[in-house]
Amino acid sequence: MNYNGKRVPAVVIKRLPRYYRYLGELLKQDIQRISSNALSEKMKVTASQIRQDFNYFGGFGQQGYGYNVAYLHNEIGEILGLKEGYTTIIVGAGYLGHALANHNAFEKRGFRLSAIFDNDTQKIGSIINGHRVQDTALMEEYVREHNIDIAILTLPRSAVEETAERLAECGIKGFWNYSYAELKLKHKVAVENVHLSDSLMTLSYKIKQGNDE
Amino acid sequence: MNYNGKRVPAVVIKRLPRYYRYLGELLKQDIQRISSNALSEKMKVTASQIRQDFNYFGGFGQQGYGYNVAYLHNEIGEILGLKEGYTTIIVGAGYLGHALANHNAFEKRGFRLSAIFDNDTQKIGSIINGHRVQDTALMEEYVREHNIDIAILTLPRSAVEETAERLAECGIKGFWNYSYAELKLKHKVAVENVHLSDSLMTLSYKIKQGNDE
DNA sequence: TAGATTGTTAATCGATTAACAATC
DNA sequence: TAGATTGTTAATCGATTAACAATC
Repeated sequence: MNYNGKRVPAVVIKRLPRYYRYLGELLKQDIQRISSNALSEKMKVTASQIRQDFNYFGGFGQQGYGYNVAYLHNEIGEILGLKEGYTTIIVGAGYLGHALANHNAFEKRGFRLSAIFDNDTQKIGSIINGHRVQDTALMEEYVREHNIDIAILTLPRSAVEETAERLAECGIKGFWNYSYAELKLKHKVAVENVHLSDSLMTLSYKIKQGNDE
Repeated sequence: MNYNGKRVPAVVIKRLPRYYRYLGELLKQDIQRISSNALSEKMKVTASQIRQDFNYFGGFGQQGYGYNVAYLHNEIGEILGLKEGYTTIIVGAGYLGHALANHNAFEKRGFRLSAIFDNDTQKIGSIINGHRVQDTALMEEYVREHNIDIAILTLPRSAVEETAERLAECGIKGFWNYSYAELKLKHKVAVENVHLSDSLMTLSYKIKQGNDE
């Protein structure tokens, strides 16, 4: 995964949200600057790694001073695309879709829920967090008209492949996939899978085998 | 993280659920054996990696034959602790807790939801997927009495640290943490964090910067 | 200026891939 | 037996850590 032509390892990108989170905490505590060393203690990673990570994206610090928290927080937010105001739709108004629609942490991070779709006539028309559930048949038209960026897929595995393909067709830029299936798409679209069962099984392993790192 | 005294890299363990999933698929299709090579094509990883991964846990294959799908699937399930029948409670009966309580994929994997707790008097007494929501004040007693293994934490960040500490005290073996906080516990308990916002931000990065691997 | 701390290069460590002898 | 494919060792690649000159 690239940044300004430079290849950035996926592990580094995975760490960015965590940095963003910690810097947000520091901001809240009115801490204005921090050294890689101080941050490394808080986050339990090496100062070396912190400096290396940041330097994939350019120098955000100042010798002898450290990093300006507000500036760094803002820059990482920018890199993560949080300033883009990406719009989302939820496809699948089951329990999970319901939960995500009501999860206001996402709005805080700059994402905006635009609509919710389902193909169950029982669910169509019901209101979830102020959004009237719409028929999936109207989905493509809506996405095109409203320039939707992200589709949150909380529908059954059986329907996800076909639905994702339809959405990719009409210009969706990324899928946040909660279905227990791995999307194989014809189009080049960003995909982030959230396989909750996998996570639970990992926890299960840790319990079974002992968690000695 | 160890297995039979041998150190197993965390990346390998993270891959186990995925193997388990694919082998389950093969089973459903009545495929009885598979070579590391054939599996590598399906899963888009190298055959070398597959063989290395499995060999952390012992030899499951047979030269000239490959791997018996049912046997391998079963063994990985065993390693992951899916045969233990771990019992769970959900703490926090908000939208997310609600969704997880109704997510039957977990029961399929051998986990059993035993009870749901919340401290909101509005929620206590309501029924979620057959479970009556109980007062958090009764949580410790319940956990001790029913020998609960896993606590699923879907409560607000402000309450999670204290609640987790209380649960660790009465013998919980693992936390599946959905709260946007990193648990720092006195006790040695397994923790698996699900930070949904982090995942969404990673997707956001991929969209912003282009997803060229 | 002296002290602190970054940005960056070099060294180390660990994970992935390749290769092949063992063996079913 | 011949062919296939594992288990495992060795080679490579990439990520992490250490070190230090640059510089605020």
